[in-house]
Amino acid sequence: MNARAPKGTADMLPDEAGAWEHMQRTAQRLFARYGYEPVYTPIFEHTEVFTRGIGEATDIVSKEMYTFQDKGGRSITLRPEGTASVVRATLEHNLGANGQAVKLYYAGPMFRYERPQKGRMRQFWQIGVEAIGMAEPSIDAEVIVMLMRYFEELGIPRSSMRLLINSMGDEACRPAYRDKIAAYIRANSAALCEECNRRAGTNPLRAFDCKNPTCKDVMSSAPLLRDELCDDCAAHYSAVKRLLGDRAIAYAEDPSLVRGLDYYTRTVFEVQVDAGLGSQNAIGGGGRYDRLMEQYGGPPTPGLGFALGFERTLMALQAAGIAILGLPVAEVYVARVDSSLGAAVFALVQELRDAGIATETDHQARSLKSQFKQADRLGARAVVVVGPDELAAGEVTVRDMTTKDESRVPLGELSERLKRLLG
RNA sequence: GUGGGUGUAGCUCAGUUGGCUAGAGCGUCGGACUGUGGCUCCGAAGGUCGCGGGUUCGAGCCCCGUCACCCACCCCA
Repeated sequence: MNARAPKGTADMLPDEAGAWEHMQRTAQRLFARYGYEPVYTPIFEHTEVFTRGIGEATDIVSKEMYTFQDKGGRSITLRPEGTASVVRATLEHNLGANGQAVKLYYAGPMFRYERPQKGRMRQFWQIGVEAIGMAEPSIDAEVIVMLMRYFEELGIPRSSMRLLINSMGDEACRPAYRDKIAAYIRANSAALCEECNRRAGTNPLRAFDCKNPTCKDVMSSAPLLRDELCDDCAAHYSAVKRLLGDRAIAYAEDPSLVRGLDYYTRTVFEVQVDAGLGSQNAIGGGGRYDRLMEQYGGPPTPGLGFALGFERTLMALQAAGIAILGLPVAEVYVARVDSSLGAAVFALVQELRDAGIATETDHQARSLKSQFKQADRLGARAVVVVGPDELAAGEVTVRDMTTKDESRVPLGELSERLKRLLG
C-alpha cells in the first residue's frame, strides 16, 4: 500500500497543529470582538454554487475545481473558497431577512487542483469572514482593520506586511470600463501575449494580472478604472481610504489589483509579505461583492469579506522568526519509583487532571531517570515523585524543575501546592 | 498543462575514478555505585540505498524505464 498523503496535501503534525490551533483561537477571540459569529458550511457543494458565484471564466472554475458526480448523479465540487458557500447559506436560511446585518466567520480546508509548490497546496486552510447586508464604507474599513489586527496579534510585524487596495467599480461604471480595456487590448493586440488577447473576450481586467513583462508594460499605459469610477464608487473608495488613514493603517493603492474572482465590486484588498512564501506573496485578501447574492437568486444585498491562508500565514510567521506554541501537554509529571506503585499513581494523576492541571505520567515501566528526562522534554514545571517511603507517610515529593527545590507534600494538599507553583 | 531539480537510517545529509559486513550529526533507547532531568562520556537499536529492469566478477554510485516529492511558470490563500 502507498502510505503517502495524496499530492498537494500534507499532514499537520503536532508542532504545526498546535500553532494552527493557536491561530484559530486567536481568530475566534478577535473576530468575536468585532461582532462575528462562527458558521460551518459543507466542504462540498453543488457545483453550480461555485460556477455561478466565482465565475465560469476564472482560473478557479475553469481549471482548478475538484468536481465529481456522486452516486445520485449530482455534480458535486469540493469548495475552492469560502465566500460562495457562506453567501449561499445566508440566502438559504434567510439570515439577512428584512435587511438584517450578518457577520460570520469560518475556518476550514479548501481544495484547488493545481500543481503544488511552495505556499500552494491542493488542500489548504483558510480562515475568513463575511459581512453581509452592509453597504457603508465603514464596514469595508472595519473588515480591513480587523484583518491587519489579526496578523499583528499573531506577531507578524506591521513593517513586514503590505496592504494593497483598489476599487473595482460597480455595475454603473465597470461595464463601460471593461469595454474600454477590451478595446485597448485589441488595439495593442500585437504586443500582448496570447492569453491576454483571449482575455479581451472573457475578462479583460485580468490582463492587469499578467506577469509577462511586455504585457505589464503595455497594460501600465492602459486607462485606469480609478480614473473612471462613477461618483458613487469614487466616494465610497475615498471614504474607505480616509477611514483607514484615521486608524493609522498604512495602505498602498494598486490599480492593477483585480483579483481572480468575478464577484468582486468596489473595494478589493490584499495583504502581502516578502519572506517565506517562495514565489507567492499574498497571505490574505478579499473584497466587496454587492451583486453576489443576486447571482443566487436572492434580493440585492451588499457584502464583503476576506480570507486568509493558514499555511502561508504560518510560513510568514516562521520567516519572521516567531515561534507559536500549542497548549502545554504536561505542566506536571508524576514519576513513580517503582512500577508496582501503578494504582496509587493512576489515582493521583486523575486527581490532578480533574483539578485542571495538565499532567503526564509513564506507562512504559521506565526507570525513574528516564521519567525525569521525559518530564524535562515535555517541559513540566514540576515532577511529583511517588515512592514507597512517601506513600507510607501519606505524602509525595514535589520537585520544582526550575529551582530544583524538593519538598514532601501531604497528598491532601498536593493540587493546591502545585497550582501555586504553576502560578 | 509546461520546465528544472531531487530521491541513502525518525530528521538533515556524506558517500571519493563502481570494489570488503553503507557512514556522520541530531533525535530515540540504555548505562556512567544502590529512588531524580537539562551538560559530558560510553553503548545500542534503526536503512528493501524510491521501485523495476539492464551492464559488470561486483552498483548507492553507470544505462533504460517508472513512481514520488520539491521548485518555478500560469494563478492564487
